[in-house]
Amino acid sequence: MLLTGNINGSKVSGNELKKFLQKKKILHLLYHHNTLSGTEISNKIGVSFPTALTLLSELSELKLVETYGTGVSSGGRKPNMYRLAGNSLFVIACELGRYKAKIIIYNSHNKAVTPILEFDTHIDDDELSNKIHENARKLIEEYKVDENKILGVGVTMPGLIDENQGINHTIKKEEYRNVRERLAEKFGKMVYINNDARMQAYGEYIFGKAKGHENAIVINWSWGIGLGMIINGKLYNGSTGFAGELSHTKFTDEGDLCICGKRGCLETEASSNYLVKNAVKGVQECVVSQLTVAFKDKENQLHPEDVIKAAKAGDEFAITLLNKIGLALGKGISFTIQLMNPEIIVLGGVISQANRFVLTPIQQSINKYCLDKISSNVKIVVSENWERAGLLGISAMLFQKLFSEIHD
Amino acid sequence: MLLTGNINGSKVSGNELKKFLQKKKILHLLYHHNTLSGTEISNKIGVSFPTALTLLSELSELKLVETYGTGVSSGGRKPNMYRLAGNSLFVIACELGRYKAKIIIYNSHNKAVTPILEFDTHIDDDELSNKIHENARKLIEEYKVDENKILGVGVTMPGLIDENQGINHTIKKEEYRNVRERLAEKFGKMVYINNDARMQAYGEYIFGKAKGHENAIVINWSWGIGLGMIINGKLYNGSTGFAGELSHTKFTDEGDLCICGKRGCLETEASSNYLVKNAVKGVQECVVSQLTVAFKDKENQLHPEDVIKAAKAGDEFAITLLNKIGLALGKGISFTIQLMNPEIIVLGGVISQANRFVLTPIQQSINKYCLDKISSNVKIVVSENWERAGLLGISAMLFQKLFSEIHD
DNA sequence: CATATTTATTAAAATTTTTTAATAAGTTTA
DNA sequence: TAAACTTATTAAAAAATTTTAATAAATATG
Repeated sequence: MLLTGNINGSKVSGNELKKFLQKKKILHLLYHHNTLSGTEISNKIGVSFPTALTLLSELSELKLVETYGTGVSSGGRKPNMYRLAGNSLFVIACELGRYKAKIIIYNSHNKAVTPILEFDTHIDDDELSNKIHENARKLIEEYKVDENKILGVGVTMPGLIDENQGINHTIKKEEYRNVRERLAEKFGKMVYINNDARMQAYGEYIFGKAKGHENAIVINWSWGIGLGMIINGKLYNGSTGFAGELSHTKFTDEGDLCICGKRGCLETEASSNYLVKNAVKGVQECVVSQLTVAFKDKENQLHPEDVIKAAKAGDEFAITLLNKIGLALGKGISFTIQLMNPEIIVLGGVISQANRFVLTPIQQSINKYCLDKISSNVKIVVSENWERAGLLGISAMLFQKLFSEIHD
Repeated sequence: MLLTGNINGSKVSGNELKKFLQKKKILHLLYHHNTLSGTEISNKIGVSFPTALTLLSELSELKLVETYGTGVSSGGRKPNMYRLAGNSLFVIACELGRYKAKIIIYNSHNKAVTPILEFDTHIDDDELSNKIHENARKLIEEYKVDENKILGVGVTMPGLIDENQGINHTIKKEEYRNVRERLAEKFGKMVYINNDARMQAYGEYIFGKAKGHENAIVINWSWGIGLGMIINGKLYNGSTGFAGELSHTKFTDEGDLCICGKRGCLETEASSNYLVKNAVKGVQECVVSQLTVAFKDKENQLHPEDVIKAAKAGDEFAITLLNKIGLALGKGISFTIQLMNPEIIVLGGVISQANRFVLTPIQQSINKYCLDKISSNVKIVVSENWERAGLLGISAMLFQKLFSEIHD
């Protein structure tokens, strides 16, 4: 029975455990390296070549690993290359937004085997687990995914989340907070949940702009300001899963009232909420702007993207608004740089698409608030695939977790 | 030749390397657990009991490990316990302050085998490496430490330090920045340098109040505000070794001029410098206070400890001053909590001795600036051994590093 | 283009490790 | 206090891994 069962449940003897751990390592390696030769694997896991080959052939029998052509050689016989079998393992990845959710199925090569399916829900939806399960079933049936080969379900969502306990502390009804339990019941599979910004950070680290940077910070700049950290090459969750709360940090004593109850949180002066609010205000006051022309008397249709579009078309009012939130976020980023000394900061989310209209003010704030020696090496870049980063991130995390629980 | 040489220098075959790594693991384990039984070791390093015993007997022959009595049993034969040999390995630990340095020698049980020797120097001292070497020699000779058994030298100092390269970027003359190289030349031994606050953090994590807390923050509250972080159970240095710069972070747009060139750094409103400056100002203005009585016309003799003493004796002026810097540091701590979600914050340094006179205002600031859910689980405690934490920390770090380079 | 060189793979021998069984040395309980 | 039960250690047998040698397959070179 493919990979199921529990190695901790049944007692395993020393050597069996050893081989189990070695195989786990191989799967892990192949997941991250696409293809590897027998020699490379033997070196990386610290066993001799013949032993590595034995392990690989056992994994091949389980249909988890397959050979894939030959590699390059610099003067000698070409090595056989091994990779994870493409369509023998799948995961379901789901990303919950404020009002909508996306769901998709990936294989172990991180290729989507279904398109993204969207549906309406939110974290306080009593029907949350039902809806996720229903829509997953739709995908499974429509695209004929072998259910036995689906190894787990990953869900990202906003809120203060403890990934170890599988609890979202932000959910209002206490009895509904244990999302992992609710979903595990429905699916009968391993379930992993974590904060959306953190999984986006992980996605950028494994596949995106933060790849190869052991100390990276990823910011999801949209309705709030989500922040995820990669520290020493690992995703950092914080001691109770609340790390990265920049959004509700006060950088001014005064300021607008925030949904959290405090005044002057960064969210009230650097989020897309604030951007739209001020754009609408300007339109209502009939400032000279393309936005006024386009949205007068239909202000509720004005979205962050419209402000960015206007700015790119040279609209001064829009540029000023973006500049303002750029300076504000820049202050928050500065503090983060001083404390964390990251290699790179990746900006994702709607506002990141404003590119130089926000990057310049951010850099300006950094110059003002950071010591030059610390900030001068930090790269600040815009994500290329932020709309998929969260889904890819939680998929990668699931495979990682699964490869730690596999057994013969 | 005891532990010297280099395993990377000479080619080692597969099995030799394997055994080398296993032995390294054993030394590592014994360093952190004091004593362990053969069974415990075999489980922890993932080999069978007979193999563990073989490795242990080989380490015993090298005089690195010794048996040490028997352990407890809950219904069976008592196991033989193993520990690191006490006086077969030593390290030299040195802590550089602003004007003075301390130096000491520890054995592998973290026991001091000499008292602390103090001498005058500073990071920009051209004679720095000479002075450290000279004073180390004094200790070695006076306390008859076998020089061949000294495995390395660790030095903590203020500044922006890249531990990997062994460079202190804060040193003025560029040709003197590579402190590790300068010292390695003198000593002919492995040298490790790192920032003082970070090594203090590590000391608190291995031996002090942060022990057992995988995500901890340690603050060295004295002339500046040093900050060290333990993240996922590892010391975090930052990508270029500059992590933890809270001291020169601006939390107000206005403010006093700081030595770094900016205005309003936390250092200008929360350090002992600021405390003394304001105390002196008060004395000169003849405020009603025990400090005025004691230090009028000899204000240059007023130290932070005097303000703390006065506060403990009920002096209102002193209490107000401490309250003020407590609120200011509390603001900095709040941001750190929001971002890092630590389990515990340990306060060390002179000012930490003011205890409740600073803990209360710090908590007040936290209540104001943090989300309750994040801050409510954080413990804020005062270090018990902060004057030794840095020395113990770098000693522990050295042993850790050394156990990674040992060979047969 | 054949030969030398490099690298990978396979097979057999040597070594190491694990497993199993037997013995030793304790603790708990009747 | 002796018998039953646990746990540790030792020793021998069994299994697994590494090493070595031989072979295969490619590249580089004269």
